[in-house]
Amino acid sequence: MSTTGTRERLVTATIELLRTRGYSGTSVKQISAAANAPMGSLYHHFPGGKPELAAAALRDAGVAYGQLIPLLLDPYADLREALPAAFTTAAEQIEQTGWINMCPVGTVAGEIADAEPELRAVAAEIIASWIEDGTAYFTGRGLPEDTARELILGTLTALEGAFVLSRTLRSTEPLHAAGRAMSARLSQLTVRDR
Amino acid sequence: MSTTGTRERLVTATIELLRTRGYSGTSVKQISAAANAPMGSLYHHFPGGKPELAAAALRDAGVAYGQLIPLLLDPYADLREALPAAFTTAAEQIEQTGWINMCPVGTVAGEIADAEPELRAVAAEIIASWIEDGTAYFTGRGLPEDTARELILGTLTALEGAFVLSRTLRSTEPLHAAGRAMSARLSQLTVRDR
DNA sequence: GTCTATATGCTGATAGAC
DNA sequence: GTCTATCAGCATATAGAC
Repeated sequence: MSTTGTRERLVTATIELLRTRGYSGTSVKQISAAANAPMGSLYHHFPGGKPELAAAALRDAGVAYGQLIPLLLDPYADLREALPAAFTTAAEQIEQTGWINMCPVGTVAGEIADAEPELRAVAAEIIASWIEDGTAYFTGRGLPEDTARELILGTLTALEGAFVLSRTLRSTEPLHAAGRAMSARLSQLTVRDR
Repeated sequence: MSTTGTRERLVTATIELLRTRGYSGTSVKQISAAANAPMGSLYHHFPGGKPELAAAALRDAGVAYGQLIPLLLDPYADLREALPAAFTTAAEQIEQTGWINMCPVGTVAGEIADAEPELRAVAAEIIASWIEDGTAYFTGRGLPEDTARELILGTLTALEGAFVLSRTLRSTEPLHAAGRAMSARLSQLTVRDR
């Protein structure tokens, strides 16, 4: 019975706009229009205005995005197979959606790192939780703790970088190359562990 | 005897502002103030306004940044040593400069990929030239063409992604992990070639 | 080429009726 | 909780004297 609430629509619309236009490139009017919510409602639900709304949107998107990691990797018994497959899925996704980023966190983080300290801190929290959860996931799949952390760091780094390059070049080549690189990294790490 | 021209000062100031505030986050007034040039001069030198000036700034910064690759890697006879050393240098740089990105291209590219088609095309040109020049460089250092291209793609991807993560987290850890990952990739690629 | 003054529209945010 | 009307300030861009 859950009719979509105004607050929820505002957050969803903000996520969408942040993914495509970034933080400075998105106006509160655009958000209120996209969410079909008047200005007054926006400032009722988010008295802190644009920064507070953007923080809520980043947190929501960050949680959803973090859950993708186990979702994409679970189907494969061998991680060496799972990693490049995940990058391939990401490449198909971004091409099919017209080269729009799946997640606003990387886009916004790069843009506001020096200009909006509070939002930067929110993005840092989100990324730190990805690292923590990813380390736990890889540990659960049999890797030692420090190997697991090294691997999730490399994977997140390669993924964010490849999104920027693929989006800009309008080519899946960087995402595929990143997937192969992380597969190589994993092989080397696991050989060492034996 | 070259006194700094107005046009040059405008481009330099724009590079600096794009690195820290991004494209949408930078106003032409900020630029004209930082360059000590009045509005009229800005529109005299760049009749196309903000987009034209930003394109010129990205191109200039892109060329300078591309020249860093040979500069950082030449000192090392072994590429396996050179790659992680270059990432370490980047990590020291970004920490010492207060976590400011060295290059505006990645930051701006992520932010405007969907909103500013002309600028996106400029960023794509720059990245494509990095890939081309990087491939030529690695080929010159003895790698086969496709190995060289795979390596520069992975390196640029890891570098851009690691900058975003390190800048946001205020930690050099992602840059160091990325350097180790690319070193592993190179080892695997060169072993295969033998 | 340089500079000031200004036009026009959009920004984030608020007041107050409903 | 919702919505309209409106604010003051800043955005990009231009006109025209020097």
